[in-house]
Amino acid sequence: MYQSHIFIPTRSTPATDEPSKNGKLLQQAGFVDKLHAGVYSWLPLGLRVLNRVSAIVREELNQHGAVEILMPALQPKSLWDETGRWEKLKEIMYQWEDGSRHHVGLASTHEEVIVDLMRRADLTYRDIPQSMYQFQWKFRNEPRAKSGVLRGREFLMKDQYSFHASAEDLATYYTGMQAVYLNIYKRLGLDAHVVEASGGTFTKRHSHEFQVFNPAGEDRLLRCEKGDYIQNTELGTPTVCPTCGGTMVEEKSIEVGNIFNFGDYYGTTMRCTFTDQLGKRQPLFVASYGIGITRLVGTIAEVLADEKGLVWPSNVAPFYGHALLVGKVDDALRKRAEAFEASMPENILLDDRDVSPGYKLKDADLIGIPFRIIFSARQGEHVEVTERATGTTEVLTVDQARAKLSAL
RNA sequence: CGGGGUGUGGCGCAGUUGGUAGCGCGCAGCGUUCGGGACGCUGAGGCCGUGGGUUCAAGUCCCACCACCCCGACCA
Repeated sequence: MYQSHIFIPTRSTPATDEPSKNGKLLQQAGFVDKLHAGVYSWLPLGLRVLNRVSAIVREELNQHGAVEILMPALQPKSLWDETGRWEKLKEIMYQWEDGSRHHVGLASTHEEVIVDLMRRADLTYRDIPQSMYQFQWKFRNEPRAKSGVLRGREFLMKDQYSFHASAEDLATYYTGMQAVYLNIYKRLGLDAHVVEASGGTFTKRHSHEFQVFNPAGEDRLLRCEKGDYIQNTELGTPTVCPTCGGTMVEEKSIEVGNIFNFGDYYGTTMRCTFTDQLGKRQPLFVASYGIGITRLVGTIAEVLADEKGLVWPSNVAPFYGHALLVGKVDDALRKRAEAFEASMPENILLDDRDVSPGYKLKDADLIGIPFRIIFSARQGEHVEVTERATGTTEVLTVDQARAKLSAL
């Protein structure tokens, strides 16, 4: 990809009204554009990252037997009335009456829709368990959107719902999902911890959050100084670790996932049942699993960025290599750089713009592609390859540089 | 939703007792330059957030509204 052909509106200075690191850098580097509070356009680079994060999540879920679907964001009031959530969520749910006098809302979550779907499927014990997920834009009228893309009013979420014949079967799958989630975070370069949490409106104690310690977070966790014990402050504030007696310290963290075990709540409340081996109707056991994809991108930006700009791990980076034509460029040099780009056009961004070297170098730092490859008269037939994260530089042949990127 | 702050070219900002709307960056053209956001010359670009009011005269004073930001509350 040629940089002159892709829309990357970088700025020399960050927005002054954006205090969060992720929001500041994602905007300054041209990954996102803020339209209004908590609502962003995802520009070419940002969308690439978003898609790569989604791909990793998708891959992990598919391996755990989940299947992708897509449900509507626009939903009727009647469904939500069954659980009383239309009223309960009216503060944060966008709700209105349309031109035909129908009451509709934009979904912030999809339990009601999928439970309705499953109950109308007339399931038998042979049909379950089932686990389905979607990637979808959620809407929440946050009273105060903040922290860049970490808390938006419109955000991309992977939400997933599993249906089981028994509490035991659900528990097994639910536990498995915890491992899947931890694996996802690991692949994204994030050090996440499972924490027991209050379940919000519907479940008490049957919810787990996945937390990444970071000063930009809005949650506060208590962490044992000595061991791994972590507890959410929502559940009270012990000063001593219950497992080892060590001192508990409060730290901020970002919630990067939340899973809920609803037991038979939906099965009974919405009469979502299946027929068992004896021909009897039994309530289904339901759990849901959420990961905010846009929040994940923000978290990665927040955690890994340095004072020069963004730093992307190679498995979510928008490109593997950022090739820069630097200095006085003659035809032969340009041809070499273009051939390099042509060999891996999807993974190499070639800065072919007619701007000064310093301008290109600053932009490259800001954008944070894992490897920077400089084509310059100074290196002759060779290229200078610098790793963004470490600053480590080596002079390689073009073939060696290509091999390095191919290995990512 | 309470408290506080800010709205002026694309971005960042200045604008004094009310009296012709400015600066830096960026942008366009030409030339020079070419390894850490280069330089010169020329040039384009502004319902001063919106609506009312006071005044001979409003970016400036008054009222209302809107938007954005911060603190708090809230947070399937």
